[in-house]
Amino acid sequence: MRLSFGTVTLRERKRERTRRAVVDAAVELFERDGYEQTTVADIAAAAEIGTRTFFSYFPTKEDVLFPEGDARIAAAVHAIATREPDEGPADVLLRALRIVGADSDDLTSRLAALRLRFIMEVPSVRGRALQLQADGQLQIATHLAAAFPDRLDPVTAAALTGAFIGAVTAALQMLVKDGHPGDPAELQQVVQRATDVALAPWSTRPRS
Amino acid sequence: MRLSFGTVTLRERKRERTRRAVVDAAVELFERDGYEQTTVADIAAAAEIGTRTFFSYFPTKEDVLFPEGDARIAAAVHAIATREPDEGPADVLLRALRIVGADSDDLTSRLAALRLRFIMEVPSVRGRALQLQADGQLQIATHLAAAFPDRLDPVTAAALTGAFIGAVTAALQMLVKDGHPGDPAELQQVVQRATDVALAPWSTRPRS
DNA sequence: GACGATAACTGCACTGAGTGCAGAATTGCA
DNA sequence: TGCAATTCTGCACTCAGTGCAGTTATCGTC
Repeated sequence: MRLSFGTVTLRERKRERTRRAVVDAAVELFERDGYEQTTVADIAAAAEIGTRTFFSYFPTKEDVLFPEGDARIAAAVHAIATREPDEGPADVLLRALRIVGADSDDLTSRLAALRLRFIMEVPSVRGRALQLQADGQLQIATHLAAAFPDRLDPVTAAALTGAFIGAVTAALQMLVKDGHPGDPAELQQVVQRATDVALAPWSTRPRS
Repeated sequence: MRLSFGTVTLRERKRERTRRAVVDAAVELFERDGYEQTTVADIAAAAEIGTRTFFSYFPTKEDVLFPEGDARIAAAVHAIATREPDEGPADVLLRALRIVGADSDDLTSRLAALRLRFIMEVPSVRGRALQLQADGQLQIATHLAAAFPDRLDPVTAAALTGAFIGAVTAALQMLVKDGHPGDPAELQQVVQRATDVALAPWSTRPRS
């Protein structure tokens, strides 16, 4: 058992490399042919692995679009863990949102764009995304309740987290539904409005 | 084109009867063998229709568990439409929740119990449920914005609706996750707490 | 009550996702 | 170098879902 952080053994490095190759191949094919038209066999062939092997890297075809797993959730949990003494639950959630919104989509932007597109277009992808979101919410709520044991029981923490994420998600959903492309400025403003709606009674610090 | 409300022609009545038979057969088999172990062919056979015909009644296997379609959403939309002059957006949402929570699960309780169970156990069912919820949210938000044109733009309405439904959903999810059966009293209390969290700054009437 | 039009039902053949298994290949470690 | 553990892969299989074409049942009309 290794303690160090990075992948070390040859096996693990090779596996990680292959995993990336699978994602890259999938992105390429999805962009070219679309989600439904691309079969798992196509992706496997492009990544030079057997079709059967694909399923040892990703449990389903949809999961190729979410290769980071719960990285965003981990970031949010970290934001909760490293809270300042004067931060309330709402402040922590806002900071977590800012962190998560900032980092995740730079190098990965092709994947992110594809993901957003298929979340809107393909039911099974949409379903998977919502499922991951719901699971993440619950995890965040659990950690939030643990971080504020005197102020939040688990159910209230879940309600707060659900209100927060639900507001942001629904606002963005409404925005893109009305044929809106990704205008960063307005996007920021919409998120601001949504968090205001959800967290107004909880904020203990001046709005940034 | 008929104007009357009920199903009239022989064709339509027969189709509705068969549809019910499919749902009943599915409930029976799902209860006995579980979701995954029951195939669409099994359900079709039990309902005495061809396997192919099943898919002319329900687009997917999961949809048998949601045969009412958007009845709950329609009820919520109706609650919005019939609002009192002194009701604000939050009051309307609360009333809609009360109506929706009250009516839907009486005769259908076997189906409802099965649905809840599979939403927790079966990923594809969970995904479908979340998808239907998200779509419903958006519809409710749209109607809410239309009902309060001077107070709510569509995006803010979506944020409000998302916060409200997100809070309730997440709170209930947390509750059932901790091995909680359906205790009506505590359930009511949890919903109360969740709505308080989400709607506190919006309520224009005293809490009931 | 018969008749053409229309809608529904059904079997057949097919695609594609996902699984279980068993053998081959590769890597870790002594 | 050699043995153990892991990974890769093909094969055969199940099941959801689709397209098509032929049959059957219902509708509205005369």
